Amino acid sequence: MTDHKHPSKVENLPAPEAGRRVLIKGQQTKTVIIDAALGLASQIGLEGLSIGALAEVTAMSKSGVFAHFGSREELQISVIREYHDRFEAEVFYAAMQKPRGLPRLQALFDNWMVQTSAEIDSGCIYISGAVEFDDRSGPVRDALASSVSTWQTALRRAVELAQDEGQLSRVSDAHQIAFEIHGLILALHYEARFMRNPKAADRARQGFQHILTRYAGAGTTAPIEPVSASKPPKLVAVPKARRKPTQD
Amino acid sequence: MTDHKHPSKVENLPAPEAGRRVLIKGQQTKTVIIDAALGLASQIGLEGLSIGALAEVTAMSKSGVFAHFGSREELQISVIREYHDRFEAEVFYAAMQKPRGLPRLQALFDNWMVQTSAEIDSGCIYISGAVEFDDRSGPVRDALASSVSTWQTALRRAVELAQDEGQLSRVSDAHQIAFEIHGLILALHYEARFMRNPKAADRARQGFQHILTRYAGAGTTAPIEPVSASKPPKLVAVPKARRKPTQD
DNA sequence: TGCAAAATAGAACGGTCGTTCTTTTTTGAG
DNA sequence: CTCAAAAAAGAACGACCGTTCTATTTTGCA
Repeated sequence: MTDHKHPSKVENLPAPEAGRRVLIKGQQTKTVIIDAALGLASQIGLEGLSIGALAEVTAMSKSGVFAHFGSREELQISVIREYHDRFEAEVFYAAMQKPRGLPRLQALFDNWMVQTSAEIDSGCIYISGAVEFDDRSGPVRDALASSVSTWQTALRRAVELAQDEGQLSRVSDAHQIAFEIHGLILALHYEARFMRNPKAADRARQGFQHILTRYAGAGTTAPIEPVSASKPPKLVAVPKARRKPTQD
Repeated sequence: MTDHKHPSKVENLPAPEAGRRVLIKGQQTKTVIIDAALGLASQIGLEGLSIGALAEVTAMSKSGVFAHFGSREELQISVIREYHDRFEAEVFYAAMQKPRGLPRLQALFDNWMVQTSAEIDSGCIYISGAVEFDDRSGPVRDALASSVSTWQTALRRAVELAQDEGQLSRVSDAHQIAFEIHGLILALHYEARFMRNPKAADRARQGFQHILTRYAGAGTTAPIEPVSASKPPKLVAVPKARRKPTQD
């Protein structure tokens, strides 16, 4: 997780020479605006997000809001970055404390469900955004696809770790398993939000259990496997290492 | 399938007394407009559909287009109805000639894949529309939800028939199985259209086979039958019959 | 407190939107 | 061909959009 380098978007802060103009007022306001924008975008989508509506919600002038971003696209990208950070914290990092393998994968799925649609309103902009930008191009689509790709890689990695532990078989590769899990989340979002089916969450959970059952241990070797030492480090890679821990 | 009665929308035609003003010019034009509108909406969504753009595509004036519908909402609903009819013909009816049970279910899935995203552009408005209208209300959302609900019922019925035949077990109810199948289609749409993953179709097909395998005949009879995978769908002529058969 | 820089407000722009109203063109049965 | 009805065009509306430009206010170090 945690790809795509956004330097906190504090554009060229005037060098940390002592405390000169640190934490300026504008940054706080910008945070407030982005918060409100994310709330709006979660309901009506990134495309439905308008500067006028945002100004009204934050009790500011249109130009006052606008000045913080310079363009609508930059505003949308800021929202995507904010969502990325929250998703990372609440879905990914929150699950990292579970032991690798099935417990962690289960935690990822549970957190994902909550983040995506289990809550009353506010959908997932990884889902709504995909529909809105699927035949467009440009920086907004790129930012969105990049965040989604990062998350998918993290999910797939969690599946691979479960395979390494012998808790998931290798009859299907991790890509395939992640694809099927993703489908459950999408169906949950569809059924819960659009069809207003109150049983959607249960169906998704049950579907996840079915996947675990089908791919249960019977992988390549014995389902048990001495978990102790061994286990090659796998190609975790990403020496990118901008602080932030990689998944094992 | 084939719920929601739309009386062909030939509003109160002046009674079939002899041939008086039959098949008026306006109806042909309206058909052309709806065709173009469906094409547009498949790319940019029902909400992105604008009368101005539609007028340009059809080489008409805005007011000329508008007059056929009376409101943008009515235009959107007309598009949904048209999509419903095509979906019914190309996905549902086309699969009805297969014998009930797994062959028919497989045909439904194959046709669904094609209709939904296997083609180059043009996504599925049952998917994009769900995202666009999931927290709205009104006649457009209702029309969309009604069509989707009709299709989901048909799909579930096909699953039940396969259970009746003993080709699918009853360890899960048909709702659950249909939910998981729906997830595969949604993941296909997401991966193929947004992530531009060329392997998406294969992943969806494989996921479907996994579902069939997991629920294989354990219910009542033998789990035989290898089930041919991924045949190009047949696109049969489809008797547009005004009489609409129910699924067996 | 002074004062430049930063932050915000205000007004206006060109553009597109859905819709209404009026006028012109086209249709098609008599 | 006639002529009323149907269909289509044209122009204009108010509203909202993103954006630009110019004031005005607020901030925060000296």
